[in-house]
Amino acid sequence: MLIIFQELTKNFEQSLLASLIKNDKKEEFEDLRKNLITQSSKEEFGDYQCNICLVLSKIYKKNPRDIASDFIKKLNKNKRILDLCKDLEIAGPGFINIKLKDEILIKEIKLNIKCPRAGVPLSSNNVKDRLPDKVVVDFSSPNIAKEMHVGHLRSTIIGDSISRIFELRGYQVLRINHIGDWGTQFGMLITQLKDLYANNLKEIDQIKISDLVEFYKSSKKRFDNESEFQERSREEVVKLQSGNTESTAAWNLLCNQSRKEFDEIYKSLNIKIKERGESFYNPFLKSVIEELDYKNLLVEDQGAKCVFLDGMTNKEGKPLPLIIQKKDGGFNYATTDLAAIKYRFNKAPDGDDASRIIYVTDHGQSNHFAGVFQVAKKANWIPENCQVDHVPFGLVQGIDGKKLKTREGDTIRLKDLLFEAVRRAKEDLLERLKNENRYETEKFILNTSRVIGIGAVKYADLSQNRITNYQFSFDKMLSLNGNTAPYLLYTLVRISGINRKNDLIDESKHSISLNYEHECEWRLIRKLLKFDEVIISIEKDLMPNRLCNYLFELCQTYNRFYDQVPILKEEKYKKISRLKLCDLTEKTLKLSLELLGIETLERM
RNA sequence: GCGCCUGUAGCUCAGUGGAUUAGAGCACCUGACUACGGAUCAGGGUGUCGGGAGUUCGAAUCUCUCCAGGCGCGCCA
Repeated sequence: MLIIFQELTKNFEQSLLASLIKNDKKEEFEDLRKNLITQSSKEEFGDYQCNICLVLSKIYKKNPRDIASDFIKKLNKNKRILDLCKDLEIAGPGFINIKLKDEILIKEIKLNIKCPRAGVPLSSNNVKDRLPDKVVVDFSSPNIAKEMHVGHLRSTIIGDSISRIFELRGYQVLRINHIGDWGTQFGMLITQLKDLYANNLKEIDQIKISDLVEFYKSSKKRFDNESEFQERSREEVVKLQSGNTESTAAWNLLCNQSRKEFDEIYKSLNIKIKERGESFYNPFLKSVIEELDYKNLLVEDQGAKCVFLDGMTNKEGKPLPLIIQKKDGGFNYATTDLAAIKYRFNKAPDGDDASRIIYVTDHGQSNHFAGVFQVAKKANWIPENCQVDHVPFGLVQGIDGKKLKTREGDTIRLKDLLFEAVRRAKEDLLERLKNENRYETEKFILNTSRVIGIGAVKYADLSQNRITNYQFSFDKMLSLNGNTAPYLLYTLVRISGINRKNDLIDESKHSISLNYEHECEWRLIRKLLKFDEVIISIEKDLMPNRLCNYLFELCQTYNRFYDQVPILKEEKYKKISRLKLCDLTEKTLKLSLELLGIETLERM
């Protein structure tokens, strides 16, 4: 309904401008046109509302209801408004309620039935003869030689969903896995590797990732306790950075081992992402320093090269530096992140030519990104009309409200967590089959529990406002009622059930007239037509939980419709009208779940 | 100490400056199956929106301040 909303806004703006000119207040227009029309705060008020008359009453020093009445008179002379609106009504102190005509809503429904994106428009930059804008989404980002844990789960799921939403809108999306494949920790890892495998680098092909995690711990322990080991580790970093063949081979082995494990997780989560780790930016680090120095932003402090940040202080109240080059000459993550910003905004072939970069990391890195973005702005590395966003998210907590850990106090491995979700989903399913005396094949059982288990984990995470900490509970996410993945999936199963039993031949090719009278039908129609506005709001604010809220409301609205309105038993034309609503609900649901990265089922 | 974030019903949370009544879900109680999958639907009631002040015609929402909690704070990422 976005197009109608825009058209209404345009026509209201014309009337507003005319009114302002008449009252000699034209200069207020730019301010007042913002949010001129909004969605109704409550369903019973209509489709949209306009609150401008209360603001005008202060400017004109007149009664707001009188202003509203004049405003409506003017609008009623506008042919387009008359075409779209059933009536314009003054309410309360001077609000204008806008109710759209039934035939306009039906027309929109018909358009959405035909539209593969269920009414979501392509972004305005999507024009012929030009590539659409490119958005870089930087998410997931596990570290080499460490196993993925729940912390990576949120980044991965949220980043994937944001990527899918931009893809639907027609942007070019570059999903980047900025994995931790470089840095000082490799000194100790490679040194340990060499100690244990006595320079025979071929043997370590046999190492499995769980060994590698132990291996990380043991080398960290040695690094912390043995000064001789520490010294050799530092030398190893230098060797690696200078491209020593043996060190590079060891590094590659470590990376490949980890990569296998990551890919397994991404496969089970159905995540597509391009690996481009920190090491990718190594050739560009030097020029970051040089350019900052050239622009007089670089300050040497205690041997390190820094840029001091505005508005941020350290424990002593002194300005906080962003360290770009350590006193030993090494680079750190700020350097890499700056090089990455430069590269991503640069034109091809030496860059990605992005127009927006989105970072999905935990909230703990907010300060870091604020610093990096500030320096990038100072250095003029963020081009005009381009945008960087940090999308922070809170901790994953256990049911006790503390950071999620195993009973032994260890970090929970993502692999184990996903396995457990699927295992519980299967247990529930088997129990249900038994109670209902149903028989299903092993293949059905495996697939259904996989879709429900993984879907539940994803949905539980995405349906929360990402800013707040999130309480992880298998029982809640797998619950069959409430705002959960199983409830949504069940709604789809009900629609599939109708389609299976429907013996009416599809006559959609003929132009049929749709007719609605029941309150539940109109509620469903209005809910279906809000889909595009939800997607647009997520594109702006990067809050996938709004899609989940919408989906849950859509399912509730559909289930009421399903409960109170017979479909298959009706006479032909009513039946067709109602089946069309089922079709569009199904399409919107499937598309939305796809945007959340959740698979769907016909039966469950 | 400083910075960022959070504080809304018993619990978990939505809430995009606007309408006498601030919304969901869970949990609890009562109804509705000769049905298109009842994994559903209908009804039932809770709130000093952490406290205080300010801006405004109007504040859960914006500003300030205080309180509580989380995270971060110089060469790890």
